[in-house]
Amino acid sequence: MSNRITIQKVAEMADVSKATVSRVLNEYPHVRPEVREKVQRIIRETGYQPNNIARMLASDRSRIIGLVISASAQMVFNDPYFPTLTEAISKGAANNDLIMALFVSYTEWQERNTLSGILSAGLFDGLIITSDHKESSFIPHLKSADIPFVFIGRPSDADGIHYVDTDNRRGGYLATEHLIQLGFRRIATIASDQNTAGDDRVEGYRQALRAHDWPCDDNLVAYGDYSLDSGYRAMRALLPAAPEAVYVASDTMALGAVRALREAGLRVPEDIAVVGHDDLAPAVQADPPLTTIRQPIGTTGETAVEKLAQIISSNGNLPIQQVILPVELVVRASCGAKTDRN
Amino acid sequence: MSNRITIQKVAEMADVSKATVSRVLNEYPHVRPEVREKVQRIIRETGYQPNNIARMLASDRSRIIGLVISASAQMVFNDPYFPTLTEAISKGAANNDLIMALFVSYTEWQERNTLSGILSAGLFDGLIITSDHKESSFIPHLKSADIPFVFIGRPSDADGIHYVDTDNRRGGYLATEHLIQLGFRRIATIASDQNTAGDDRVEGYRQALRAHDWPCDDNLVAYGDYSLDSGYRAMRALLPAAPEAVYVASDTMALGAVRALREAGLRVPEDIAVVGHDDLAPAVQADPPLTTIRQPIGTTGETAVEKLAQIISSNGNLPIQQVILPVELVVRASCGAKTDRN
DNA sequence: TACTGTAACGAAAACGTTTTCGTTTGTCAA
DNA sequence: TTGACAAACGAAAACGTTTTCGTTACAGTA
Repeated sequence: MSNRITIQKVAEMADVSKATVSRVLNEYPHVRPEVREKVQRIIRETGYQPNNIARMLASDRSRIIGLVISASAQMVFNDPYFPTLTEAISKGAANNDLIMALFVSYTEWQERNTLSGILSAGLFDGLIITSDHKESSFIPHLKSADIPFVFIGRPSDADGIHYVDTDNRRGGYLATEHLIQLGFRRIATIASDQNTAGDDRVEGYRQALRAHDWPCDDNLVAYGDYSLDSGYRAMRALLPAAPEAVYVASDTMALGAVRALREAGLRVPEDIAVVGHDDLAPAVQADPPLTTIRQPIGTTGETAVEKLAQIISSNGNLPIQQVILPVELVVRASCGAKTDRN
Repeated sequence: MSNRITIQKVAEMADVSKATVSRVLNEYPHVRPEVREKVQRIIRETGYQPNNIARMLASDRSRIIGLVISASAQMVFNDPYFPTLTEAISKGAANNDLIMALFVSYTEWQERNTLSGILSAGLFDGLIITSDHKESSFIPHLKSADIPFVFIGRPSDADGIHYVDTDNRRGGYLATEHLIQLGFRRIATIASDQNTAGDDRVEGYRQALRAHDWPCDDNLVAYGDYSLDSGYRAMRALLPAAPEAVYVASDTMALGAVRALREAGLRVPEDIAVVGHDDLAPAVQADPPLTTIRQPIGTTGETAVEKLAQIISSNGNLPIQQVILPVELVVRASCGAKTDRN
């Protein structure tokens, strides 16, 4: 490492000062074209690479962002949602010339520790926070740390907070309305009250029912935690209510629900229709392929990175960014839309 | 940022020099207990947090490692393998007090660019490299960059390279031998020649056949690229050869194979037995649940981090570490072991 | 007593940039 | 010709640590 070439040597070789080399490096003005080219030539010839850490120290910018994922599930990455999102954010970071560091935590205690570690490190230019639960008690913590951050998914108290979310309420509405249009009456839902996404989806479900002046039967609402097992259990709990159709607030839970139905001797969609939410790979590959609400996970991640990049470069005086991305209904076999039922 | 407290201020307040504060911070000896405690008290009271970047510059250590994932698939994270691995490495990094930065690339061109970007950044203490293809033309590149790195999965030319792998050959052997013991004769395989893992697995398959003095019928070998679709296509290509059983070198491909079989009107395991490889979540959730070879992905990731940490702290004079982790056969329904066939 | 060795510090260098603040040079208008 | 102004640089400060090196004080030994 010691024989690594520094800006000082480049400066000497080019017969200029370090400041000038720095100006060339950062494409600043006030450098004569000839000098600029000469410096660039020396840089090329010597293969000089600026020391990033020294740069960070001097400029007080690291170009590193942190992605904080916290979920209650044992294995966060079992559900393809977070991996897909992570991949998109990684891609977005690369596009914005940022480096992405990943932090995964499982318990609330761990989450708190991770976060305070990140904050005290003082290493990151900004954070992207994804949480599968509403409890975001560390938001004041974040704010006082004076570090730019954007949430993915609306936190329960979103006042003055940058976030990128998808239109979950409309998703729930579209799914339910679609089932209504197919002629089903007893429409159940498997929801989740873990995060605002879950709240919004079930709210959309209720909204659709209300639009038709139908009552919301509490016996037709069950809750899960986004895991396959919880979907399975919730569906079993719903069976006594004899629903004709069910809107499940996540594909993974929907797969669990389908299994429960099959075990109960019910065919999908002949005996009961199922609509999921997310449109992840397993939804397409499922048997039957899942009718579902597609949310643009990739766009969500990329948008979050771009917003964060803007916030960072604007030195924090950017108006609060709250983006809600559209969702769409994807009709496949599990709702029976293409069977004789309609 | 400007009113942030520095080591200088702490030193003044404690009536010592910066050097002494640094010694306390890093738990070095040669500091009197009273002085040590006084400094620690001031640190507590002021809430002083050392500036990490300044630390990195002075100590030439960043405690940041890079995880480089490159795969040919469009969406690397569609297959749960990489997410699971990523999660484990992230956890391992946290345990070793390291920060993990994630880089995902899809094309070979992108991979090359990403890597040279990483190397020239000079920011990372070490790298963990995962590649789903054999072509590791950048190994010399890595070596000349003089940065510690460990591969996950044995590269095709592994001489003098640290890596952590699972016992793929034994996996192929165990799966095939199990099918043989169940009484099957025409045993096919869906392999992959994309990486050494694929080579090893099919080699294990051949080894099992040879152990029984059976010939290796080329008509019973098809190749895929680890994607579900490729498994589907490979299975269709195998159908004319009328296999009684098939060992598929990845669970994801196995799910594709099962679909192809079902479409052809064949029942699993009654008409044809299937054994997969990986033991990822979808294998358990599949219908029928997949008999498969379990490879310890979590341990793989954690071991890789630990090895890397050792290499870093040993300043590179650690003997070459080449770890091969054991695999095991997990018997479920898809091989028919629990049916009337045995 | 004189010498040796080590614990316990402080001063200053080192890490490699960016940024600030001069100074010089040249151009243009008054 | 003079003054104002900007372009084009260089010198040095600044960023906040770690590390090296030197000095002092004191214990132990001959």
